[in-house]
Amino acid sequence: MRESTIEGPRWLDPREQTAWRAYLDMNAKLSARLNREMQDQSGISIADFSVLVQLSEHVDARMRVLGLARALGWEKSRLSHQLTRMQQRGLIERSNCNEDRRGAFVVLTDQGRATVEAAAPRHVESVRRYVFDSLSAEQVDSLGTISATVARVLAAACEGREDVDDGSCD
Amino acid sequence: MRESTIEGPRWLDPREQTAWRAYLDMNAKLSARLNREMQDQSGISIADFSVLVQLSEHVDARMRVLGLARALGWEKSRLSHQLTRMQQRGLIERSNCNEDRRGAFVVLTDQGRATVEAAAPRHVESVRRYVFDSLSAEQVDSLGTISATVARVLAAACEGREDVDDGSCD
DNA sequence: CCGAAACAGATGACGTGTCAACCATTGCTG
DNA sequence: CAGCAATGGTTGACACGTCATCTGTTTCGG
Repeated sequence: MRESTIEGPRWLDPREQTAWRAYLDMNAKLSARLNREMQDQSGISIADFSVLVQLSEHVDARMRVLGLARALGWEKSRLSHQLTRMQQRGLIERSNCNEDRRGAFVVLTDQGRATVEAAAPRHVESVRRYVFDSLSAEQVDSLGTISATVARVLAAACEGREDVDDGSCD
Repeated sequence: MRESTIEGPRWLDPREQTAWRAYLDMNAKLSARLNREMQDQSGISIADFSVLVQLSEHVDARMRVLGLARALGWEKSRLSHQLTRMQQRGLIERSNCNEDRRGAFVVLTDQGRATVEAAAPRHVESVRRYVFDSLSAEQVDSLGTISATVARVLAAACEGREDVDDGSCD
């Protein structure tokens, strides 16, 4: 995102400009690349993978929809659509909940488990290759600190609007 | 994206884990937030904004489609779809090119210019508020360096496959 | 000059993300 | 316990991204 030559109040200074552009650029390239490799190597998207990982970490590979949404930091509607697609591809199943009949469980299928177990090590390799292999230990820590700082600011920006049900304010 | 407890070769160490998760978290929150604010305040998406900024920076607010795609680092198909939607909303127009009759120009409309000029300062404010206001000068530089490093690795990873026409390998 | 390859760009299909509206069930309050 | 708000979850409409494919144009080797 070039910021144009239009003048506004409190424009970004040159170092900020540089950093911001580099960040946007890296981000676009990195997410595109990781998604493509996941698709090519394992036949699933990063979104699929995230859901499968959450489920596989749970006893019985069984979670309530809302718990899953919160764990992922996703909006419930987004998750619902995602689950529909994953169910069609045989990665998960839905089963209804007797304690609260509004609710539903999401269950990992055998195929889902096999898929995520095959995908995980390859994905780690990709992340390592594209990100961590070229960063120093200090840079890794720095990235973590910066990310956590910005994430905290964003979380704080959501205080005051408690009517949200999506994951943008956790 | 939790990386699960599945064992793979060369797993991420704890600091890398922490950094990676923080990065993913920040990223999800930040892009969601910036998109939402752009939409609420100016009625356009970040994608619209990026296109409008590129055009507004050019003499005559007039660019060839492929030049625009390269400037944005986008796949030409993605841009074509985007332009169709933007044309329907009156932000840009297409005009055909006499020098090369395969080609097409993209032209910024008056409405498009007004929109981007109103959106830009607000967007900068958002970026400043959520990102740069809470980072030290060293952190800003660090973010820039890290991003540039990773972006370079990703660009290098595309050498060797010259058959690409998208922006993932510029 | 002819024909094939390369190029500019558009299109259709499909997966993904967001918003708003919509059930059904639950639980609280009168 | 009647009624109504809150909760859990789904659905539909639409914007966005990617891939494969298509059309029309240019270019270049023979």
